[in-house]
Amino acid sequence: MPAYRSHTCADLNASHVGENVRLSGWVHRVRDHGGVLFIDLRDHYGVTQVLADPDSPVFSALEKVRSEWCIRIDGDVKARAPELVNDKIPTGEIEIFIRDMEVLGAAAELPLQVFDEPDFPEETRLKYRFLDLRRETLHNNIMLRSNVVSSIRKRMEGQGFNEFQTPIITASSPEGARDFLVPSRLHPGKFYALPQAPQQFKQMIMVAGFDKYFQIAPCFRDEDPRADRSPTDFYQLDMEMSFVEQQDVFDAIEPVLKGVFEEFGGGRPVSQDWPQISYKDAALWYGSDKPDLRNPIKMQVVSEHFAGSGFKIFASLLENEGTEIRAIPAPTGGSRKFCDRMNSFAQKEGLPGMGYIFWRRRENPIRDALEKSLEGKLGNLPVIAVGGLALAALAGNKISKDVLFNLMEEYQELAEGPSVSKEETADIRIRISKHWERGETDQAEFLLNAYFGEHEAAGPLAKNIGAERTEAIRVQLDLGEGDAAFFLGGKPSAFEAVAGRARNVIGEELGLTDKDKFEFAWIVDFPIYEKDEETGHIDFEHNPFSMPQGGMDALNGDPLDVLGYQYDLACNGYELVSGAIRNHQPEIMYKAFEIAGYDKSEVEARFGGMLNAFTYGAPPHGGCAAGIDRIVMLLADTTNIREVIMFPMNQRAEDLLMGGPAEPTNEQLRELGLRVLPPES
RNA sequence: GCGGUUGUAGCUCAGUUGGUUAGAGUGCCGGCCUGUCACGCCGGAGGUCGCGGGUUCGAGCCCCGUCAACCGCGCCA
Repeated sequence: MPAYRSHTCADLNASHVGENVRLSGWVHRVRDHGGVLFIDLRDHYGVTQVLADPDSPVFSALEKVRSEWCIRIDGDVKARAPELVNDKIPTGEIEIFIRDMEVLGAAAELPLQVFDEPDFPEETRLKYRFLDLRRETLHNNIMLRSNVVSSIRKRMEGQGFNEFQTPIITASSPEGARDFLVPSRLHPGKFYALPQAPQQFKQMIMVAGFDKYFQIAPCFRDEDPRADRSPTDFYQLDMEMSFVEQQDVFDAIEPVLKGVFEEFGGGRPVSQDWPQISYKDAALWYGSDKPDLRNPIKMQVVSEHFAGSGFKIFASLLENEGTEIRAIPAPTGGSRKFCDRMNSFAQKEGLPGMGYIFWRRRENPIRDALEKSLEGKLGNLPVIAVGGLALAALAGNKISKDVLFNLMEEYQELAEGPSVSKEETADIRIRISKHWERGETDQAEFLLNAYFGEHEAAGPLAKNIGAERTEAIRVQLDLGEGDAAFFLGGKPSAFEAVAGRARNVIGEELGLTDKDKFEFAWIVDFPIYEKDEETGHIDFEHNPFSMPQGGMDALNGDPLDVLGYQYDLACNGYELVSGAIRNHQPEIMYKAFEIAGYDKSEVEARFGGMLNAFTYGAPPHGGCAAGIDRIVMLLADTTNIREVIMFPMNQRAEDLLMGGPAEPTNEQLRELGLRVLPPES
């Protein structure tokens, strides 16, 4: 008999009945009935019910056993009577009658309950991570992660990629984030840095002719955390290929990710055609460069409907250069309560507010009158809106124009709280009549719909801009009764991000976002440069390694117009992949840096190693990096990255388990030639 | 650095308009129980209501400050 176990806690079934077995594991749950005592014994593989009664020599010892003790038991496999079979667990057909027991590790009173996984504060969970990891959900998440990484490796290798390790202790590679610095003992006053990504190494691997590289690579960035962003360190599937264009990189990584999401996504559908959306369009349509395409809402420019309108805030906004009014359509959002809630959301996000219009059914006696007078005479004509109905009636000579206009007038008197005066109504009738006589049926129908149609626009904004503008907006946004639209104005850069977040909240709250699927999209054509609004300084928007579209020629024009062969992959609102075709030509690089205000010597100091490599026959190359943690997070259906990291930091980048960061000893500081300044007060 | 939310028993939470001794479930400890699998029943221990100050005859509740956690903004190609 082996020292600890002959089987795992998932192995045994009816075929083992009568065998003498040895199991080791943790006490998941004790049910002590006095005369008979049950223990659910758990290990990595599963749970087996073991039991004893006073006939067992170790019965009294077993009565002292508590949850999460680690024990070894010997016993006989017994079949359960049919009515006692537990079909919730694979070993439910059998149980073990305990003959011997050894306590391998007793447990103190638990700060964190394993059984049934009640909620615990994250601080407790991180401090007792080893207990948290015993719990089924987290244990499964970590196994999922292991399996995902293994699958990625197989898929990459299957495509002819080779995994190479790159240094962890290296030189600072200023790519945007703050570096973690490591003081050098051998070179006092000098520092290594932890890589923010293996970026320059992988590019030099390409120069070295290895052609297809990948690595499950740790990356280190000293930035503030988020729910979906681990502080300090995280893992990427880093890959790079030589002699490729952008589409070749997509073609290489798409099947890997598709395969992984299909393999581990629990049957949730994975979108098969990944659209390529320009950065510009993504910003306009979704207010984000990592849009959640499960959300059907697509924003639109509606400036023309507000220019010169009675809504003075927007009308005067539009007189300034570079301003726009954009609409967020919100199907089914047509209630004042919802609209007001979204408005206050925008205010919380730092905007003055968000105008809205919602559409309700117009209390519209003309419709009833028409329907009555045309009863049985319309035949198969499609009846959509009152305007359409009226026109259909006119076209079919079912009623005369005069009858229709009389009805319209009558409607105006009957309608409660008319939005237009009697004089205006008369005016509108004349306009409709003229359009009609000129054969401009579209315009006639539009006016009929705007003033007499079944959709009535409501909300403060609607009153200000009038029925024709609101109807034009409704038609453009393809909205109807019970729907709403929100409006944001100004310079897009000032409100785009909030609009994107509003889009998320609207999709979420209205139940428009289908949570049970994965929607991917490539975001392409990122601008190389951005302008700091305050200083006017031009800097790299993304990273400085991308090849500008149009090469050197493009860099001689307006920098803000230069797009890069640079791309992200968005999935369900997360940035999953980021990459580029690299700039492998030193002279273009110097020029690119010059535009951002870096002179040649500075570029050489910072990127000298890689630039030097580029002067010795650099192949065109490109690649990308996919966030492992985020991929697993999506697959595990959680929004917290710490749920898929074995030993994560807390939100202040502290390791509660190991007690990091910690003060160094004086000896360590002396050896490194460092002195710690007192904190500024 | 800034904002939001939260903070009551080991844990999850309730606590009315400011009013007697702050409760429940769960966990823990003790007792009973031979078929449970969320076992059941009885009993017990366990509280600086995050901390400090203020208002009040009286504060878990109101006010000010502060700390912590989480979420977000900035930041993160």
